[in-house]
Amino acid sequence: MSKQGSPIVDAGVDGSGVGCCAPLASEPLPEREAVELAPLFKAIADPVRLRLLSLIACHEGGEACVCDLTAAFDLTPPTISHHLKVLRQAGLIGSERRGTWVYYWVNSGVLARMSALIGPA
Amino acid sequence: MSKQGSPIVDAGVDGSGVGCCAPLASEPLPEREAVELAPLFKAIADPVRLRLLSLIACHEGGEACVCDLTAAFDLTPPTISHHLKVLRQAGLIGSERRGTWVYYWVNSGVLARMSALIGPA
DNA sequence: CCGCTGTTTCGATAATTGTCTAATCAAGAT
DNA sequence: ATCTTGATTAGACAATTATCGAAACAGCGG
Repeated sequence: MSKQGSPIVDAGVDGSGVGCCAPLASEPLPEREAVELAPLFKAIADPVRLRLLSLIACHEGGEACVCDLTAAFDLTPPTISHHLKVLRQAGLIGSERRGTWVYYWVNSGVLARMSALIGPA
Repeated sequence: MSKQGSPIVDAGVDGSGVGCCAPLASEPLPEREAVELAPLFKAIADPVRLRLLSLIACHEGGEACVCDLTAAFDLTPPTISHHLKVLRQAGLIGSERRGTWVYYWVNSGVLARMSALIGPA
């Protein structure tokens, strides 16, 4: 599958996959929205993935290569790769191969929308 | 267990269970914090629980009784009760029995802290 | 006291998930 | 071409979870 040139993409990309939503406390969240949003929170509902997200976001240039990330955990590369895939498929991060290494960055728009949903109205 | 008088409590209550944390993007999230935070996101990483939270938050007086909540879903009472328990054990909601009915409310401080963590630095 | 209604607990089952090892793919270097 | 290093995919397994039906618990009104 997806075998073209550049950015490897799974979900909203620019973040537009989730178009929505008044803050939780302002009106009852419709089922359809809930079904779309829950997977986003599920994606960050893991200690490893929270740390990955943070590591990527803090890394200089806003990008980190997998080798940087793997080194920070006591887990095998396939496991890290699995977690990165979960984050990417949720649309929270993007990735691109440049030569030998694969770089990841955070789609901060998606995180911002999640924050606004649960945050103070 | 826990059989006393009033508010049924499992976690932070006032929200102080999670004391922490600079925004994700400002510095790498330490493992310890990640381990504490992940369950909070896991608690809301479910369409039913997201809607429950929203329904409770929107309900007049900031409180809702279980019968109000059960009616909004196509699920059995035990299942709703299970999801409420998950939210309560995470510290996201509180509950109290008053006569025949049990009322639930949202601990908005906890949600606010989660929002600040993933939100714009 | 007895039954009624609202809520939770118990026990079971099917589905999901985190992790690993082994194997595969991609890009460079010899 | 072949080898080496970085990264992902495939397959397996243990642990967790969402859901249900049945049973138990808690108040209230006869």
